[in-house]
Amino acid sequence: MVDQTRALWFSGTMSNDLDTVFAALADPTRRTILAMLLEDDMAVTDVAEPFEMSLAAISKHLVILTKAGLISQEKRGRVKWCKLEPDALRAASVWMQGFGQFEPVNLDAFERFLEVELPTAEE
Amino acid sequence: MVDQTRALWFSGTMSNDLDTVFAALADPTRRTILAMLLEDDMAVTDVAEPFEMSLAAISKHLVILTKAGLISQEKRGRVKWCKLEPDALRAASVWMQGFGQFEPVNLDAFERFLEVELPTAEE
DNA sequence: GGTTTGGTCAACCATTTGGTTGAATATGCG
DNA sequence: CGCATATTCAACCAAATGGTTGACCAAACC
Repeated sequence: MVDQTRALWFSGTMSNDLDTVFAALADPTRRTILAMLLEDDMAVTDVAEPFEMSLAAISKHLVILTKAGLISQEKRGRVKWCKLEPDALRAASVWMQGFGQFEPVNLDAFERFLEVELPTAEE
Repeated sequence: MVDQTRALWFSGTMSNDLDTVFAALADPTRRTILAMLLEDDMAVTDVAEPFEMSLAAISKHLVILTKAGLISQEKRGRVKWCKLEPDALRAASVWMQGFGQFEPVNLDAFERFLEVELPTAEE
């Protein structure tokens, strides 16, 4: 008999967070937003600009990202700034690492990889 | 102005895979199943046993996990065996690592990632 | 004060998701 | 053969998701 208790605990404990984090990450628009915020904090309007959908739609996406803890929003004046909160990915990352022996990745190489491959991605 | 091109490329390229993988991981039942398979391969019926839902429901979950590449299913006789495929987590894991400088650096994992060349949707 | 700008809210809509049940299809067993 | 076992299929359902539009509110500008 397999030790399912451990398995169930494993997936059960941090379920709430993982649900919302993974669900947030499952949408390409939201992943793109996160990637944009990697560069710098942005106002909601500026986040919305490159997308071909309404501001309201983006606003909803930002709510979802906020609830998942993946970004934070701070209102200064009438503009609301969005800031990446990469720590929110940690639990999910750890959970995933439980499955593979693939260790963390070389960030510098990854950056270089992005720079090099970039130009082909024009649309 | 921020270099959004790169950000958009970043989130755009492996979108198809990441969509299905993250969506698959967003459900606690499916995460539990993956954790169970960490222990050993299992028949569909045995996977379903600890859950309080129909076999058909579990069968659907297994289809979703299979389409995400997170498990494989092989039919031997009349029983279909489910096997964890942790490699499918790699792209998602790498994507996430792009955000947090969580951990020290390991070049090997990244090299392997590059060599694998992302699956070109077999359908 | 009146008008633009930044952003959300509310109502609505189509599609997807996660579940059910009952019938159907294999495969194995005596 | 006839029956039990393993699994999927099909139809259905409720709820969640991702988008729209138009009204709304708050801050900034002249």
